[in-house]
Amino acid sequence: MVTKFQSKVYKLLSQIPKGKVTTYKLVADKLNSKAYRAVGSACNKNPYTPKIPCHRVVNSDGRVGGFAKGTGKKIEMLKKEGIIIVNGKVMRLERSLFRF
DNA sequence: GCTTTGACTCTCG
DNA sequence: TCGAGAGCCAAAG
Repeated sequence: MVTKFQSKVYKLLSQIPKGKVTTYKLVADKLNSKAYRAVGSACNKNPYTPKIPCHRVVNSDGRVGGFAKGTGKKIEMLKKEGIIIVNGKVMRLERSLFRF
């Protein structure tokens, strides 16, 4: 089931271009909410796997956070898109950060 | 319908 | 600088 909240999250995530990332905080803020955790949960469910780039969402401090298929996998994908990650953290986050 | 849980964030010691 | 604790919202049990 896809709730209204989740739909909003997915829509936002689908706007993220390749090579860019965003944070859970930004997404929640965009929805006028503080449900950072809910955003993460929504991504975890992610019914539109190929459609929604949930791997482009990281923590506010640049940490990769988690990933349903394993954090390592998430890092690999991001690196492939041009995002530099070291020690599980996104380098130059401000530069790679996508602002809605 | 209340309680638990989580891919989070912020503050304090 | 780093780790622990509290606070937050929404979804699932």
